[in-house]
Amino acid sequence: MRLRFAPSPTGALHIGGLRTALYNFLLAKKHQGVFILRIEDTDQLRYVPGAEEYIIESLQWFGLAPDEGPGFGGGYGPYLQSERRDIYQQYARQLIEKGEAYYAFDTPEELEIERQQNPAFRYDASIRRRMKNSLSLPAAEVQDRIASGAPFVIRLKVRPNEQAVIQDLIRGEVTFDTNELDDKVLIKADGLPTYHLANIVDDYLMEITHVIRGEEWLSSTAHHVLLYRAFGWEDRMPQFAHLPLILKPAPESFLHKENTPPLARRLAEEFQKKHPEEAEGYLEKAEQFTLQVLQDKANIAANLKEKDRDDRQKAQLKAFLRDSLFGKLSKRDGDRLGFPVFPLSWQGNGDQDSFIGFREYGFLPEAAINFLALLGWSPGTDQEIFSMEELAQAFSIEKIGKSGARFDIDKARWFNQQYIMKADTGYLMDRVRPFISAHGHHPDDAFLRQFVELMRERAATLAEFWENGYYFFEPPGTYDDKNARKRWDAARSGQFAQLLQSLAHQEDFSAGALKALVEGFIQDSGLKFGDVLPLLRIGLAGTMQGPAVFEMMELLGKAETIGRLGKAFRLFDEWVSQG
RNA sequence: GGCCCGUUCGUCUAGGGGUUAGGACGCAGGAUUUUCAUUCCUGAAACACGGGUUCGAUUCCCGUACGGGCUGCCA
Repeated sequence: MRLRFAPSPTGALHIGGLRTALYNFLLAKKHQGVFILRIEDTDQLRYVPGAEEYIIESLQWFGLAPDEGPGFGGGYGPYLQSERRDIYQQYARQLIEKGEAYYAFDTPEELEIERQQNPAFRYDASIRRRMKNSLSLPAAEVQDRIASGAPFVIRLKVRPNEQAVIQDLIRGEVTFDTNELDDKVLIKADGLPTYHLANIVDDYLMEITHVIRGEEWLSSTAHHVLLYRAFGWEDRMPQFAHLPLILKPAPESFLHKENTPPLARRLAEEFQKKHPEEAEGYLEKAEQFTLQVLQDKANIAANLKEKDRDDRQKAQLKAFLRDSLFGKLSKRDGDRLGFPVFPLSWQGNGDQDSFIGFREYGFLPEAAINFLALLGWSPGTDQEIFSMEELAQAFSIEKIGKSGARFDIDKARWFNQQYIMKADTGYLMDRVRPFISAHGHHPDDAFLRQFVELMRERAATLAEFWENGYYFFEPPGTYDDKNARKRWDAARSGQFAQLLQSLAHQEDFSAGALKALVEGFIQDSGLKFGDVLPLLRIGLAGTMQGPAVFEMMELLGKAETIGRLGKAFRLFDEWVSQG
């Protein structure tokens, strides 16, 4: 069994692509097969430097290292399509000789005009005789054109009145009528192949047995079947499995009172950027309308649907909003909604093309994999937590769902929290450390270990170790003054000064000893636990939330504890005296 | 517009001709906890609609609606 993941290096690999890679990987592992990475870089215009490295780094971070691929060895290379140019040329000529393909000289401009005149324009058997190609032109002219170096493409000659049948492992039998299919370009004017040719030739040459890819390929699979037929390779055709797409989250799931206005603003700005001519001086109105639509959560789709014949701007805006709010998950979504849709952060040209990744957001790779695996696939049991090995064991194509799955960041965070709670402490320390050092703190192992133990049940992401526990490294920046004021007065001030005294005399600063000490204080002073602990907590951490107070004191140490409490009590005194 | 695919709680899903339609996230309530979190318990919450087929349909078939994909010398 040989499976491949074949991304094209046109930018950061997004989470849908990563899931495709995962499913290919899992099936390969389950059957002791081979997982291949092939880079489909046949579009020179869309090629993005660094994207290939990004893809490889992403796969490695997630533990999906290929068995064969660029830089990974393998006997079926090269694995970069740009280095296989001559191979595709050779196979394209073979098709021409067999009468299954032909040269075409129509320029992109000419085709554009055709499409404008007739939106349903299709380069197929019914019209190819009136176009400029080796089927319609005299042989001598065709020779001349090619000899003179005139640009040309090679097109597949699709025969009318046939059927292209796909036996899809997920969708069952899907049939296409060749009368609906156009004569796809196989070789572009620049001499490089299109996806369709390169894909078929490579899958054949690399002896791929199963093609697991996104549903966006289902339609073109008809052409791929035709290509296998044209080459006479039908018996070697791989099995296809077309995955449902990952969709944007449901709007009502991420729309809250606080984030709706900024989102409306953002969308309006994006609209303006995208349609400068339409949106000229329209920003305010666009924002207003967008906000209005977003606030009526239940009817967003309906409100965007009505047609506005006489209001062109509004119609455009609606179309834009529809695209932005529904459909498949896209690059921009992460930015708009504040969660990652890429494995790793990506630095493109400027903010517009830079995105935060799962890794930098603070996900553990195992958690992200687990989440992704279950987005569109189900083991058929109630088990939710799976190691990679368990996934490979349990995985099967039959259990992949048929409908698109919406991305759910809350569920992803829950998985991450589960993994953080059960992770090996040393492993977790290594993963947390960068998130602490990013803020200029470099704790020793003993300190970090205790910190991680105290915070691991209180952090859903690695970043939250810092966000929710920064006060272990530096004094609190703000204090929950509302709660402090409620519990502080002149009498309390005196009592706590005494407590500070005994703390200063305390030798043993372990949590247990501190607990005993404070309990003694509570007894002597006649106060209750609830009168004392919250104040200590706020004094130490600034907030009412966090690990047990005595554990906190132990980790902070005597000097820091006393220093912070002294400072906080003076602050409380000020507040109370000011009223 | 044309072609293709899909539709079970808000979300991810299990199930499948006769079930109290199961689980998970999230949400609400409760217990434990000095707080928060964890853990545990409880609750609200779904078979898109209309026709068939059938003794019986959420499950099979057909339509409609809705959603999605494709419709490039992009992948």
